[in-house]
Amino acid sequence: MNAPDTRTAILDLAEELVRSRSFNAFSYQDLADGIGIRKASIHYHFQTKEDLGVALVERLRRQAIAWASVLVERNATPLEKLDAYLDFQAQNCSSDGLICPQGVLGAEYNALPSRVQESYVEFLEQIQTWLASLLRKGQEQGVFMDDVPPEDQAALIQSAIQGALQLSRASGKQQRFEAVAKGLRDHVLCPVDG
Amino acid sequence: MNAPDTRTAILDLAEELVRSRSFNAFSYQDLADGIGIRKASIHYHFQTKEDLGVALVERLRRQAIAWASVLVERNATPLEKLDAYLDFQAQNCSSDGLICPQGVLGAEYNALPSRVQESYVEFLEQIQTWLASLLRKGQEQGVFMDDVPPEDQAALIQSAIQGALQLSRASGKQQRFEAVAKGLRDHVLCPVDG
DNA sequence: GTCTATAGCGGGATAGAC
DNA sequence: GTCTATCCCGCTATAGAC
Repeated sequence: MNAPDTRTAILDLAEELVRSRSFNAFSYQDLADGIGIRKASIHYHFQTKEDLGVALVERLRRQAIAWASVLVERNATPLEKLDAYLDFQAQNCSSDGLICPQGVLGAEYNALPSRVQESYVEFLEQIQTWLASLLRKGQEQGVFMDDVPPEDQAALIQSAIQGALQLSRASGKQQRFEAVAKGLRDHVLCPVDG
Repeated sequence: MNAPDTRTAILDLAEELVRSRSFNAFSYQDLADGIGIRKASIHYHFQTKEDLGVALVERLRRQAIAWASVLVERNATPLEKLDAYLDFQAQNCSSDGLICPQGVLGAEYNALPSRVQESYVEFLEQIQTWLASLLRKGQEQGVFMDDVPPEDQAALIQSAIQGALQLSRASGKQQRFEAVAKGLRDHVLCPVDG
């Protein structure tokens, strides 16, 4: 949408198609039709589909880092960071039928080109590390429950969010996502106040 | 394997391929090669791939009902049922690279044939209903936390389990699944004993 | 119920003109 | 950087012999 250049337009549409249908269920023809150019022109920017997949996941990683750095500049608290994360994922859950790319790629992991697999695993670890880090800080500050290691809390949150997006989309009940997000938040919060 | 008839052998292998690669990333040729017959013979049993997908999901639904009825015959308590469910999903998390079919089909939902989508949604609702029912009973018996509606607990458990399988497989860290399963169990259990 | 053979299409990818 | 044209392959699906 209104991308500054063709390469960006391709990545934008590819991301949308991954989140809608999965990596293996869209084609260069779909990209060409959506952008209004020919298949061969897509190959000029991304010689193979594996190249496109790697570029897509690497862009997701950079975007995630940029997104997180905004929170740092705002001196966001651990709870504010967690809420920002939950809100961000909730936006996926509107009516557009898109879910988070992590979940899609994880589900078809064995069918991904090998270099896409590698980028994807690093992306997952980046999210896991970021979540565990903010959860640890929240535990130290006494606002999060510390009966469980922050790494385990992070794994639960990451898993539940991506699973909930999948369930909500298919069932058509987005309140199911909201219930999960609220449950996760209450689960880590110390039971002093809301 | 060692299926009694060809039709069952096809369904068994199709299920394995879905759980490994996704529905859209395996072909009739894969089935034919794995079973040792020709593509055209697969079409004799399942005229279209959509038919195969529907038969597969419907079989999953029947198997789930049969599995649950065994627990009823054993007079299993709500906690025993929950543990059986977590154990069953944990078996997926061994080293064979397979995850639960619910998660795979949910991730590629928009790319599924329409009748497969319909069967899949009913499968999801069946699991959700079963989980919510056992959680409600556990709440009534005072063994599960009742600060949250059982439907919301069920959505959290179902989401987290299928997300955790996806994360664990890709990251190669199956302890991440175990941490999630343990976290879910502790989350619903009343904090009296383990 | 399984086979051979083939139709018909769409996939990823490349060559070369503009 | 985008185009036309094309290659080759694998896919789903069907026809008809055995």
